Amino acid sequence: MKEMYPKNGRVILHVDMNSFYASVEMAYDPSLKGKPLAIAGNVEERRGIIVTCSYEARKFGVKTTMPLWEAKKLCPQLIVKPPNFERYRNASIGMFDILRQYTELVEPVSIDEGYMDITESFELGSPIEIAERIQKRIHKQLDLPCSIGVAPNKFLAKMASDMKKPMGITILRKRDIPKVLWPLNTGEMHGIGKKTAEKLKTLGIETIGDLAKANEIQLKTLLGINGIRMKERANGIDARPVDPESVAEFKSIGNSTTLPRDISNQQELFHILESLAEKVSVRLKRKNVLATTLGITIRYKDRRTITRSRKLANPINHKDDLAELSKQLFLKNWNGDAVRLLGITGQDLVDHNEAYRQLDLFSYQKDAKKEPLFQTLSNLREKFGKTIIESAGTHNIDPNHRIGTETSFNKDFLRSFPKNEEED
DNA sequence: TCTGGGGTCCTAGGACCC
DNA sequence: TCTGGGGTCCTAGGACCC
Repeated sequence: MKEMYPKNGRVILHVDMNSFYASVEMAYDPSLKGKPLAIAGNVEERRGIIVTCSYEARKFGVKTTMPLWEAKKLCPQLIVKPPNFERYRNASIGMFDILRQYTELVEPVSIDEGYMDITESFELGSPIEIAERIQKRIHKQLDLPCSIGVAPNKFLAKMASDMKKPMGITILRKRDIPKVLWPLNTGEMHGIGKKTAEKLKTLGIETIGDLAKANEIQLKTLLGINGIRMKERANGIDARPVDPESVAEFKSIGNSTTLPRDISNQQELFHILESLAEKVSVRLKRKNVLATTLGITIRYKDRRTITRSRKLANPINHKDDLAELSKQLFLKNWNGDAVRLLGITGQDLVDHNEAYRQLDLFSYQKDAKKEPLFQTLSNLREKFGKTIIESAGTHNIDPNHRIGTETSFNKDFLRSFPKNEEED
């Protein structure tokens, strides 16, 4: 079995849970099995869409991202449930626990899929035997179906797991590529969406086979570095390692919400920003990180969407700071039109300890440490004189606003702080 | 009755510095 | 007089994925 893979080649599995949310609900309540079931957000409201649906529902044409009302028109007997994320997280943990019994090299990609590198796990059996055992165990222990792709790299494993659903196991060898992969349209490729597929058509590239043979200079001009990458993938080349750590390194944490109706009242919008700030704050603190850049998203009634962000001199994760700065950013960029969606995102995340070390660069921190963590600008005026208050005025900051380790101001503001003599 | 919410990565232009 | 070129940081937007 082993010799079907080239010497020194890798053996990668991609495990993909089938219609995960719906399957978890069925495992939880077996009476739902065999019925058209959909999980939809905002079940009570007009903007609900299908997040996942069972295979029985798919037979009626129900699809992910379809508006709920449309799905019900196609399938009047559709059973609709709101998502229960705690349930899905638990099932996910169970699933990854099983995967890790076969190798430490497990890389979760999302709540319901992951890669495994089983190159060194040959003593457990052939790759197909391992895949079969994993599939059976997930089915037996969690009552959940999955599809598994077996291939020499991540890209091919991902494409393979997509080929037989539900409960499929697909092996995709390098030598199978011309026969299996090349006849498919480029849009079927992981990494190529509608827009890129359209662009590729302008070069006469319709299939993955066309892409595999395409002119690199043309691809680079059309798609940048991604064009080259896609051509490599089309030829079955993908050196990305399976990285178990990648899931721990969050780059951003954000919350957004589509409003129950379009709103143009500033106070109401501020309220929503406050509750989003609270949610983001909780999640940042749970991960023990602070945001160095704050971003907001505004979607207007006509779905036009803008994002605005600001680099902060001082990382934050306190809800009041997130709310305050979001409101400032919002006011500066809102055109007054009715708003459909608001979002707040913390970006450029830094570890709590790292953030504290950076703060030491600023001399006023010495005072902040000796005394209660938070001070007000008014307190600081007593220490530093009126410069700070003038700066606060310039930057539109309430003199009673708390400052300390969790407040940030822009660089100009910080420069206006008088330095302690001992600092120089 | 239109179209959620959570992310990642890439590009491109302007500011700024040397 | 009349204007280089490289590098980095910051910001906004777009494409894609689950």
